[in-house]
Amino acid sequence: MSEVYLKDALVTLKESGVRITPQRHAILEFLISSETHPTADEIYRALEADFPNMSVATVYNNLRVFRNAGLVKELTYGDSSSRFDFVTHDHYHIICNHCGKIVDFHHPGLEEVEHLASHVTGFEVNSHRLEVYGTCPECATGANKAK
Amino acid sequence: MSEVYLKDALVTLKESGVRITPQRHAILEFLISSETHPTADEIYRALEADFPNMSVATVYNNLRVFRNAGLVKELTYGDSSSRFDFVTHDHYHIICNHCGKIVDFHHPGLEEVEHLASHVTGFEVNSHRLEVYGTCPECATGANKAK
DNA sequence: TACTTCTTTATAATCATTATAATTAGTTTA
DNA sequence: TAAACTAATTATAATGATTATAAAGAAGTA
Repeated sequence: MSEVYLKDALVTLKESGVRITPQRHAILEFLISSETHPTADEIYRALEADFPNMSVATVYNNLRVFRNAGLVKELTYGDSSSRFDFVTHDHYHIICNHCGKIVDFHHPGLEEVEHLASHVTGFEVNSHRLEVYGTCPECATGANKAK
Repeated sequence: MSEVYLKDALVTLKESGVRITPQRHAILEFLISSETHPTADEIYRALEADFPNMSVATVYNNLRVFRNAGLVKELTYGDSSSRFDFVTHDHYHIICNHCGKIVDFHHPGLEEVEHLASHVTGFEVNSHRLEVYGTCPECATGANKAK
């Protein structure tokens, strides 16, 4: 399952003339297998056992390469650092206000909203971003403390 | 019209025990009258004629005060600095990928999406965020250069 | 008026991200 | 396979937004 994603991603990269380095392979693999929408620093620390000499700049550089190739989405919230999400099929995120957990949920794309926005504003629309906020079940039952 | 917003905002602040200083008054007034969803630095520079001694920290501090009071929303995108939006009635934003312009558009709230998300994930939902991206008419006709 | 508390100011610190320059390593082609 | 070309990595410094700190100032109150 996730091996298919990885293989496809590598093909996509190769087709756009991007070299497959061990670091890129590892970052992609980590992103795909990760359920946690990691920050650049989390990726860096997760891989430092395998790549003791890897630079943080490499992580940032490659996340940008992946983003430009459409493989990865950057998620920015009010807090300090961006999170990165491997793009698979259309899904949205729901985020816990207390513990920050991000969970995927599936929902059909909001084309009608895009159409209305385009009609009202005269923009040519090409994408949108939607996130839902709330309290996750664990925080709701008091298992975690509030932030 | 906008005076009503300002007056209401001042009442809200006073009720939550926040002192109305000249700086706070000016920042709020600027936010309400502004059509541009300014950054903290833009607010700072816009007011430095009237408040030559005001510190950037004051702008940040008060934006946080306003945010905590529910008067202001912080908008974070991939780029460097947050933008701040005075909260009026429900509206969403459409953002130009080329020149960064942010335009409001009205659309009924996406309660059904919130319900679905809540049902699927078990979260208690309390809000969401939606933005549409595209190219504004000016950029589409080539009046501006691409980023 | 004096007191208490909140706010502002000025400045330094923090921290994520990006730029730079030198070195290293993929990839291509002979 | 090896040389050559070019892109990628590394280490480090720089940038820039935001936050923390401490001292000075102002608002509200007794």
